[in-house]
Amino acid sequence: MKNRIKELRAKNDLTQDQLAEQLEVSRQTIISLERERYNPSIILAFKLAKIFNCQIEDIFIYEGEK
Amino acid sequence: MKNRIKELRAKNDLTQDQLAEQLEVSRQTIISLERERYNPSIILAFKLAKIFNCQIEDIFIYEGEK
DNA sequence: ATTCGATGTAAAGCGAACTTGACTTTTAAA
DNA sequence: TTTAAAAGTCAAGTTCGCTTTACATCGAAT
Repeated sequence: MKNRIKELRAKNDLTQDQLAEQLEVSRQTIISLERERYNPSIILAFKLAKIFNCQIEDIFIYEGEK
Repeated sequence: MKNRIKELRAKNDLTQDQLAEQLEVSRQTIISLERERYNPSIILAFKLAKIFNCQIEDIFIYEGEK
């Protein structure tokens, strides 16, 4: 699953640390998500959408890859 | 996290078994989701949205509950 | 009253999501 | 050219999404 987290985080002028804090997750989680090492829980996806003020579908691109 | 899976499944005339098969998950997973015993992975959420032909946000209602 | 499809419960197990901590590399500014 | 913030790696541990199996309940036919 591809995502635009790094791009959106930059657009919102946030460091990984700041985003992690807002999401109440560890910085490792942000790093791993940006590197697409794993897929987030739906709760994290909702939190991200809220922070970036958009839809989950605007952040994550599902291509039926599994 | 609340969801409308049971409702949407009924509207689409599907049994838990049939939905599980389409999603490639076990029937237990459907039961547990409908009973809101846990939250799905983002991948399952995308698959559900595809089957029900709607947005993830139309199926799952996030109220910041965590 | 019996049967059967659909729904439900319980419990053990596995792998993925996420944490924590310690350390390294990159980048940019002083 | 040192320094420091930001980004990254590695590894071990915990929690939770999901599976599997086996059994129970309910409703609606027959």
